[in-house]
Amino acid sequence: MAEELPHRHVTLDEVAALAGVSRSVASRVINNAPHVSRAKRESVEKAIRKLGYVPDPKARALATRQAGAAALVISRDDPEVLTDPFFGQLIAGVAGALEEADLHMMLCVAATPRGRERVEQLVRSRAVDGVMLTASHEDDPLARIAKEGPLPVVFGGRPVDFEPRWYVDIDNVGGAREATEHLLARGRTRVVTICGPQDTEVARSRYRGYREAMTLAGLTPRPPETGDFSEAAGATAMTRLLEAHPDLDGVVAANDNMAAGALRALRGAGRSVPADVAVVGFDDLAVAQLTDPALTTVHQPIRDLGREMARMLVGVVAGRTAGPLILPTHLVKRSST
Amino acid sequence: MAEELPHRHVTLDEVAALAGVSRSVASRVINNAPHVSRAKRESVEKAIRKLGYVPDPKARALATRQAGAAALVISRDDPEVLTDPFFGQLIAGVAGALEEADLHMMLCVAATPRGRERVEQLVRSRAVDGVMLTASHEDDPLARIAKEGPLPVVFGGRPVDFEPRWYVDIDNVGGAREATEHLLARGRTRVVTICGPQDTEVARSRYRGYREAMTLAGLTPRPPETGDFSEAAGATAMTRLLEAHPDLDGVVAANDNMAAGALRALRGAGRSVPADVAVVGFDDLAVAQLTDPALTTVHQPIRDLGREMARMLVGVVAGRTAGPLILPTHLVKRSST
DNA sequence: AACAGATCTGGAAGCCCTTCCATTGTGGCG
DNA sequence: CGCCACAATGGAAGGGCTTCCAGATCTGTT
Repeated sequence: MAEELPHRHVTLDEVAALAGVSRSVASRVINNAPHVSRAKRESVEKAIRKLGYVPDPKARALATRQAGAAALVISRDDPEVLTDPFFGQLIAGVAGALEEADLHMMLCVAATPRGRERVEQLVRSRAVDGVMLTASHEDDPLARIAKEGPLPVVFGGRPVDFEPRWYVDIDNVGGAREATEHLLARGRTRVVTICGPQDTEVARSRYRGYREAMTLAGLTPRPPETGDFSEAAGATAMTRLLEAHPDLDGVVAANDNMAAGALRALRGAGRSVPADVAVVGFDDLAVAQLTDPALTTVHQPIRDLGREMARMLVGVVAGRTAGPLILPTHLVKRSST
Repeated sequence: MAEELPHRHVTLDEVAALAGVSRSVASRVINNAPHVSRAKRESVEKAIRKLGYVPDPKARALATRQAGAAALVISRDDPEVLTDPFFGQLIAGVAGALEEADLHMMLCVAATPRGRERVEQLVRSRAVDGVMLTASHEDDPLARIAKEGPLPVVFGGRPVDFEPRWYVDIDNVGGAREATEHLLARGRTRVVTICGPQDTEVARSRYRGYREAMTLAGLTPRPPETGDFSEAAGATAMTRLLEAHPDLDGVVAANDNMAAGALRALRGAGRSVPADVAVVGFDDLAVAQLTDPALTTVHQPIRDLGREMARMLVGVVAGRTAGPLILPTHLVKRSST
């Protein structure tokens, strides 16, 4: 009953021969196609089991002109980027959804020129049916693929300079707005913000959310400090903000790392959190639970992001139509506010 | 000069036709094979550039019987596993080394029965040239692949119950020994340990390292407490150890998470770290720098692990011989000791 | 100038599938 | 009882590439 010859590669012809049918019939059986009599179907199935046959996806791909795989492209300049737990979760989401669709996942890290070239080759060689692309910078050379090629490309996160046909994003504006409104609801009125790099859409959107909430509440948004999303940058920015606005009583940080830096700077300046100053972060990564006090932050559904990217891609590949998708965030209240 | 028809798929035949040669010659050119005159070689190269030709890896794979890809299989029961930053780094290492060898990477998350089945299919279908497998449990169904199939399988971390032909591992014994010796060198003599689950080789090896160091110093290893590598388990284990050995002055934790939990429990018990009790962790993940006090811990070169796994696999695929490889760890001294 | 030996060259046979199409077999219905 | 529609079947033509092999071309000798 079990497979017998795991070594020699078994072909469909052998299955057909053993089952006493033609290769066409055998093929129809493994593809669950109609026009096969019950008897032959069972006979073929038996032969498949007996020989431990597994179809060769390469040959199948060649014949059907469908690769049976999708690529997840992580395009960053920094090869260390994968250390960010963000990607682990993203990958998990993508993996799950691709599994549902029975597609394989090619993971491409485009951190070097060589890597980028390889991705381009991969895509142009039709080795995958579609691409999920996380491209941060606006001038990412791989973004070109989305315009040029006929291949469906789903973006993870809206690029800063253009609106791709298909993308999934987190509601950064809404999240930041909610975070800010949370501070205001707590009675804080002198709320400042620490932004991310303004050449990323993420940072811009979060800043926009802060501004919207402030304006809506009839308050004047204060000029932001900008950091590169690192803990150190958060501390530096916080220090500067304290100089510029000694009376501040709330901080909206564009991510948890910078929020953690801000906490450190505040402690250094003798301000107590949340009594003197309330701090809210963004991302809800592990770090948010490890700070002291634990960080109130905007949770973003990263895994869902991956899942929806993959699902959207699967849909587009299948010819279904789809538009951009924005996933909701929610505020996680901890001790820093 | 640049590609012109990115849409229609260009085949080698078209290249050959444009260059005025046979397909054989064109093939030799793209494979850098001998027996092609200088003139024709250039002519073909020009045609390739003009048409923007990219060979189809599927067809090539079919003809050469080489997939041009390797699979990284992450086999865990928990779909959340990828959240662990460990895997991000591992993936980064693998990606880099595969890039060097010009192999593509298929990432398989085998967390569900369905996922496992798909991995098995993938492997048996010869869609990849080799597999890198991170299998924790001894009875992992995918470990069978390594024995049965003809496909090279490189393990990441030695499985607990058998010695695979090819694997790369961290020197867990040595690392734990060094950690323990570090405590001893600091004058601690009543050193206890918090182990990981004993059905993992990692946990066993680290415990062995502790025992070796203790014995070597003429001390009697104390009976360990066991946890599941989580922060909470670390705290629980620490509490129990404090009851059993109120006089303890040093703790070797099997990982950083449990060490963090231990710190929390110690603080709760009114012991100060490192004055009363010195604590050392293992892994050197981000959490180690965020605890208070920052954790002295054993750094493991995860990225190197990934890189060496991929390199070993590439070597084996190329027919080179290779044996197990154990990567050295080193102690990172911070404030907890 | 002729010939061995090497270097090129292109035809054709695969690699393993899917799918179109023509052929044969079957049942229902007038 | 004969005819039509439709299901079932297998042959053959791909899909895009590599590679073997036989024949063509060229090199350098004597």
